[in-house]
Amino acid sequence: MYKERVRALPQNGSSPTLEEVAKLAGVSRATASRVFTASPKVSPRAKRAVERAAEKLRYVPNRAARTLVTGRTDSIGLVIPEPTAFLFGDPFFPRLVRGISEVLSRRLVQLVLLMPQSAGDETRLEGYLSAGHVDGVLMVSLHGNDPLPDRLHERGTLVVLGGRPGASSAVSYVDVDNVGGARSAVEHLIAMGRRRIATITGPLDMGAGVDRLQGYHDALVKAGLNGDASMHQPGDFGQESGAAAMQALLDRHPDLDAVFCASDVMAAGALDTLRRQRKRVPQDIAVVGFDDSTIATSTAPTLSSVRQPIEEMGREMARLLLAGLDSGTAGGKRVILVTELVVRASSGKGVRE
Amino acid sequence: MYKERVRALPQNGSSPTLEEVAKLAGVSRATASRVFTASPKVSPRAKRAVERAAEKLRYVPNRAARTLVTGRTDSIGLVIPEPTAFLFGDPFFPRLVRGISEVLSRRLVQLVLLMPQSAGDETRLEGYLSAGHVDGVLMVSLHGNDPLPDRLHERGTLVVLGGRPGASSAVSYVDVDNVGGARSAVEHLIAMGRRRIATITGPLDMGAGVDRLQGYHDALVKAGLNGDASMHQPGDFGQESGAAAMQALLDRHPDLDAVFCASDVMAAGALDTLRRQRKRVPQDIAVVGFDDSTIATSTAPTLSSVRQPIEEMGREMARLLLAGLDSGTAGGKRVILVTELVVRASSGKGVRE
DNA sequence: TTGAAAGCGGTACCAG
DNA sequence: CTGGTACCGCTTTCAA
Repeated sequence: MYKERVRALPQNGSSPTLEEVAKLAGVSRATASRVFTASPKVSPRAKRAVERAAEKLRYVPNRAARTLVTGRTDSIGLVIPEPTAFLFGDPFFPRLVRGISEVLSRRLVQLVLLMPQSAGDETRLEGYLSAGHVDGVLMVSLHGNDPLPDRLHERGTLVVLGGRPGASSAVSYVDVDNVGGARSAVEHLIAMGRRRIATITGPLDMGAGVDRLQGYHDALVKAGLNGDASMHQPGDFGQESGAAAMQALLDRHPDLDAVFCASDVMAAGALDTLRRQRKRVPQDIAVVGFDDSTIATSTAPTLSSVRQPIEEMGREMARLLLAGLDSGTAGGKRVILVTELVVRASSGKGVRE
Repeated sequence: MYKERVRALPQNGSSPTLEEVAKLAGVSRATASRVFTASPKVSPRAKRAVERAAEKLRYVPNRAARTLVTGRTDSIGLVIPEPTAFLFGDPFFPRLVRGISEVLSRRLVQLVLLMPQSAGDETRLEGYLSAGHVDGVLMVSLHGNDPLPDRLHERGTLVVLGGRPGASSAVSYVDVDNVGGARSAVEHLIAMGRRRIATITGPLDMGAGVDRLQGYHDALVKAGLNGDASMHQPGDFGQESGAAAMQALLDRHPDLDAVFCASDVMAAGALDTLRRQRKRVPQDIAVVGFDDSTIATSTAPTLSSVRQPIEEMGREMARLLLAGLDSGTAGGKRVILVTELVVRASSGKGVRE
């Protein structure tokens, strides 16, 4: 840590305190405080005096002191435990952040993004979060059974997850209907006459990965089609993993006529592989993605995809957290948002063979 | 803000205090405190007792209280005032964050990312930062003469910038040699026999944008070539802006034989346009980018580019900030990192015409 | 409407 | 090595 004994934040002669503002304004500290907490009972005269004094001194209330007594920080943390290269590459996150920001900005709550990059980081982060640095925590992109949300919850920190947690958990979450979305995608492929349908799944240590596979499977079973394990190939939601998975599937099943990808980015990777293999899309193989992200309209051919309301997910997460903060209730709420299939060229009625 | 009077962070019966830990351990609060501040003078026996009690109570020191007295938060903020879609799309940021994280992790300092999305956000952020929520601030992607860094600096907050500030400023910064990098790129094009060399600049309200244009210009002047304003077209570092700028340049100068782009992503956009226009690269037009980001090796043809040490920039920013914190000195330091031209196919010795 | 004063939960100085 | 204690800066009763 920094050198010991560096008392006072400002490097120069410490920042002004409420006491000093009060003195300059000729009122008591209590009255001055009331001005900054927007308390109703202050005379206009006193109010003006305090405001003038504060401006003159460039006074900013010390958050630590305020937090110590109110128990609030007016900021909330968004935790995304992904490597930076992933975090910044995936079109999912900016949309989520936008939704969250919208809601928080209105409430004047500061959003801080936290990106643990290692187990050590995550341990330290747990301390940071449970020590009262933030009023609540939003968390997305959970892998496996990351214990962090439950541990924070037990400690009394309010947590809202984006995406269902792996195991049963008392933590609130917002999710999209991944099973239903995947099912509708595959039902669409079946309706288009496809019969040998493979899937490139997301990471199977994530709810979204498992659930989309489940939806795929449900649709096949309902139609009496084969969807055994050789028809699944996991990816990590990234483009390269999609390309590799497509290749693996083709190696095992050269006669595939459709593939459902658990993300648009992976679908784009799959299209790359198909192009290299001289497979026509959709004539030879139909492709459907998931996310309906911007990339879906810039691929060739354009990509059919399951639209999920990511901004709304962010908004709902923020709302849930704020509501919890307001009411002082702990959690256990869950919200599931609907998805919608958007059909484009990649699954179109192509001439078969 | 949240409902009034919601004292105590944990929704349940408030978290344990140092006092309670001390009592359970049978020592004084002072001794218990010494255990957590790693003070040398504690008997092993007392230490053990305190640790046991803390574990039993799941004690976590209250940061607000600690900050109030030490004046430190052990966290630093990284401010990136860009729209989320940009922030998460540009390959520059993950590399920067990785560099910063590396250094901070070792020091057990928490990095928090702050992304003001509007003028209102930025105002609130200024309050957040100057109220002592963080020990120092890193800031990149400054546009125009954003007053935030200087205002924070004046208030006594330690600030380190990535990229030189627009106007003269007392704030410390780390930058790469943008002028030199751009110059070497254009000198390379000249050496390859190109004579009608245009440039797609970055935003001209940013140091990197201005400096790379300067370097381009320097090289042309030195070679006695024309680089008037009709040969410049500004972009925003994004791919689409690169494509549009390329088109604009071709409209004005159909006989261009080279273009220097202030970012690889814009260069990729330019390549798209050139492909559509049936221009061969590098035979008809040579292209050089800037960043040497991952995209440079995945374009067709692969992209010559100016490599800048982004991770190192992040590391250096973090080091500068920590050094300032340690020494209690304010700033005024500047570090310039070297760049290096990487030649690939897009500027290769193509047959001309 | 205002002021005095009691903490909030720690840290660190000073005696012992 | 340990305990007592004076703050850190602010919010919020309680009385006036």
